[in-house]
Amino acid sequence: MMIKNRVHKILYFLLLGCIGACMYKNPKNKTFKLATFPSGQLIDHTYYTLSYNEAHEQAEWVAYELTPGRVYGQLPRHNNFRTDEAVPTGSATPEDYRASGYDRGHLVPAGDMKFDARAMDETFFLSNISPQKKEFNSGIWNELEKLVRKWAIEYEHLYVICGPVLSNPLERIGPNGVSVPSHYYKILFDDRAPETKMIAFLIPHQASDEALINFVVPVDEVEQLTGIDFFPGFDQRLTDSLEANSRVDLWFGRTTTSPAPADLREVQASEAEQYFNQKCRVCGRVVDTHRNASITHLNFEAPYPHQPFSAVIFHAYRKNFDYQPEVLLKGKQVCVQGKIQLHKGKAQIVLRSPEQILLR
DNA sequence: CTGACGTGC
DNA sequence: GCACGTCAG
Repeated sequence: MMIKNRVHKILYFLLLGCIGACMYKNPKNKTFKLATFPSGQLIDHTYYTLSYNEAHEQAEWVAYELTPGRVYGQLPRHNNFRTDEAVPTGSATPEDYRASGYDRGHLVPAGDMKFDARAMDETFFLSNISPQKKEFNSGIWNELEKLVRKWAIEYEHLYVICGPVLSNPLERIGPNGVSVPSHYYKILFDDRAPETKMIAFLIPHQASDEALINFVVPVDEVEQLTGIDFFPGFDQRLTDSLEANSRVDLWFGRTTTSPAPADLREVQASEAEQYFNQKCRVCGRVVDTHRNASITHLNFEAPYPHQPFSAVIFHAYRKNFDYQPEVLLKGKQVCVQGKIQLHKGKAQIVLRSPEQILLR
């Protein structure tokens, strides 16, 4: 009896394994099973795949591929929002969103599917929709979608996964009780040479004027938050490493992390403003430092708000520093190098790497 | 780009 | 009820 049970178990796991493998390589339509679906139903549309969470009446993730050819599509948008009949338990309905005060926000953006009428059409299934505040949807979420399209062109191919963070209790809308998420995440995976890379964004469901780079988090953090394992079908040694830390420099540009040329112009902090938009080495004394969850400030020569120059480190780059700059550099004569920007009328340089800092 | 909403068939 | 034009973030 014991042995028979064990054989059954083995057969069961073999069967599961086969299902997983077959799903991953569907000969007719490529299936984007790019994540596990802990509490969801896997729904495979032609141009994207989603995992539907019935308890929250929306997808917990959607996944698709983006390429330059797709981004350059020009088909017009038709707002044919409708229920998704492919969801066995029934998707959200138009009534759920009517007069709710929330946008019917896309997870797979309509703007990513302008290359094909059917692809565009599929994004208007309400299984691909989540209640979003207007300021969020047309604001920072829209900015992120535009950045993803730009990167798809720049890097030629991306896997895109995005979804809501669904944790009880949440506000609910409509007869079916569609949950209003607290956050949204988006994960990008470029698995092609020369630079295999991954990045994740986690953004609170609210208006924000902050730069997108401030919302970069390790993919692991999104996995812990959602209980979803992303990219289970890929080489685990590779994805485990990429998920542990987001190599922000590979996505946002690494020009400032390369060694500075020897002939770099050196200027004093008090006169940095005059060299706006130029790549310089700025030297002076760090007299005032501040750190909060999203940014580290190193103020030169005078405390905020009277500093003539600041060096700033965004949260996403903090992991590049294996020491605490706001502690170690306070009171020290320091040079920082990079492109001088103006922020609220003050000169600043954004630090992304310790190599930009020299102690004097 | 992201949407809601009114009008006309 | 869907297609389309208008308006707003």
